[in-house]
Amino acid sequence: MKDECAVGLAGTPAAGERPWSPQKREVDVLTTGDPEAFTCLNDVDLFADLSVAELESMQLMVPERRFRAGELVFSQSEPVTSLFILRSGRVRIFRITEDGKALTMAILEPGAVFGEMLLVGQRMYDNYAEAIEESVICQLTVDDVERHLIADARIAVRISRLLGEQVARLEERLTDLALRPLSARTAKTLLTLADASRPSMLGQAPAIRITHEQLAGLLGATREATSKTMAEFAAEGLIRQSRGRITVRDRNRLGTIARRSS
Amino acid sequence: MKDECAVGLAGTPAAGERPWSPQKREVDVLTTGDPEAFTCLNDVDLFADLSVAELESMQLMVPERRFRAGELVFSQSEPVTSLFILRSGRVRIFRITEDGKALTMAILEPGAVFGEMLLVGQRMYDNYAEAIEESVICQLTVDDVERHLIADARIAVRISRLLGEQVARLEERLTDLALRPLSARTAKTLLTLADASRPSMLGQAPAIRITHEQLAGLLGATREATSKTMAEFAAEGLIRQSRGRITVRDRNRLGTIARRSS
DNA sequence: TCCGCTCTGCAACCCAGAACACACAAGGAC
DNA sequence: GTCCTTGTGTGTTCTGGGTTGCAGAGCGGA
Repeated sequence: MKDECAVGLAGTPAAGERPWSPQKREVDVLTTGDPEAFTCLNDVDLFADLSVAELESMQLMVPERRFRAGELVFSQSEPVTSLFILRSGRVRIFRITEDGKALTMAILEPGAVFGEMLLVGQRMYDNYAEAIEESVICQLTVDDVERHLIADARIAVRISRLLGEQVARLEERLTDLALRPLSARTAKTLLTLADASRPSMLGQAPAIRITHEQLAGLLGATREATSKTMAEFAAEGLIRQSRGRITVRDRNRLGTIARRSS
Repeated sequence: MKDECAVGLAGTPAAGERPWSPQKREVDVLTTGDPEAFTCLNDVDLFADLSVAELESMQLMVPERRFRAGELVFSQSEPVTSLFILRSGRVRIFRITEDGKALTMAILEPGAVFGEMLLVGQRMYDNYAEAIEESVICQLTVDDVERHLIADARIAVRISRLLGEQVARLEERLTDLALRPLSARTAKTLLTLADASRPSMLGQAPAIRITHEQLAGLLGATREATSKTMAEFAAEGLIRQSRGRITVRDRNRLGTIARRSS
């Protein structure tokens, strides 16, 4: 298993070799806008306190790299040695067990920072990161990080806040997984995803781009069980779905379901 | 209730991970011996970088309070307005659903800091904290915190580290809950608890003081299922148990079981 | 010493969700 | 159009663990 990951990292991922991973997706045709204008650091919360000048000085040192859909950004065998910033595309952070079953920790949208454990001195970190679409990712090396981030009090505060939020989310997810039925978790996750996905066009029709399989990975459930739940939701008119795309129709009722336990 | 002297004995365990309790620092050899000299702040990792003088200046402002077994330290209705330090006794951090089912987030040993979300500006935080034994707890008010902690870069780093570890632990627990059977989670938790519990006497017989019910709360399982698993472990000679007390007999085999999935 | 409470051990039944196994449909690539 | 891959719908069987209910056992307190 682990070997396969290493292979994936190096070259083209062979689909069949990754039982835990949904197959590769089509490239995001929707990526628009002027690529030159958007830089890695601008849109990142972590650096919000820095002045334009400071940002520009860092800018120079930030190399970026393109990943193809399905490619691994980092894995256990290739431990994290830099801080990543997702510039475009989407990345899935996940963990796997020895026998290949996976749980998705997060699906990141552009602007997200990952590999944050580096900031905290946690070298060993057994998460994997995989581009689920063609993605462009900037990397800050440990050096950059140590020189500009760790030292800076403004950044330190941001880091703490980031981690604090992450702790809160994880605690909530943990109790949900332990105490709530699949339907509730599904509903809640859909609502969260709906909020997270940037409005695609003119602020309307916020479709979530995700497959049942990916969703299942997030829920800690099988694809089948997830599909069944989704079919029920659709039948109730709570959502509308098409291949790889979900639209939330009734937030209120979903919210109610999300709050149910056992 | 045993009123364990919070000043642990020397020969601290190799201290790998102690998931439920933020690192209790190795006791400073210089401070041992005089129980009166022990104050809330000494033994806390978070303040490790502060000089003796600094510690003493803060010391004055730290009131402590005694909680009886079963008493709530904070709850949702009583939102957290200070940072807590457990001086003696034990505290359980947990969450509950509307219908009263609970999941334990952590069981804290002396030296642990809790209510940390305060440090990160997360006022709203729906955890509960309950003393499971008679406990003495010190409180740092928001003011203290803001004046002495947030500002101090040395502390900020410690906070980040603390939160980072917590994130790593939570992620692991989450995947275990999602992907591993009860037996594996139980085995792993027992090993962790065994490491966490300070050696009771002369470095031998490290009995874990916990009831099946409390353990079940940590595992996200029912008391019955937990009891059954424990009975099996006992029958196999992996552990030995008596009322409220568990002794690990065979770490290796437990470790193997802990690694099993599905 | 006896009482009462908390902790642990069963056992019988039930059910959500996992596993397995297909069928088919929607797009892309050609 | 025709393949062919990837995503979705559905049924069946199986089982881990939840639920319920009770009995006995250890321990602390009066």
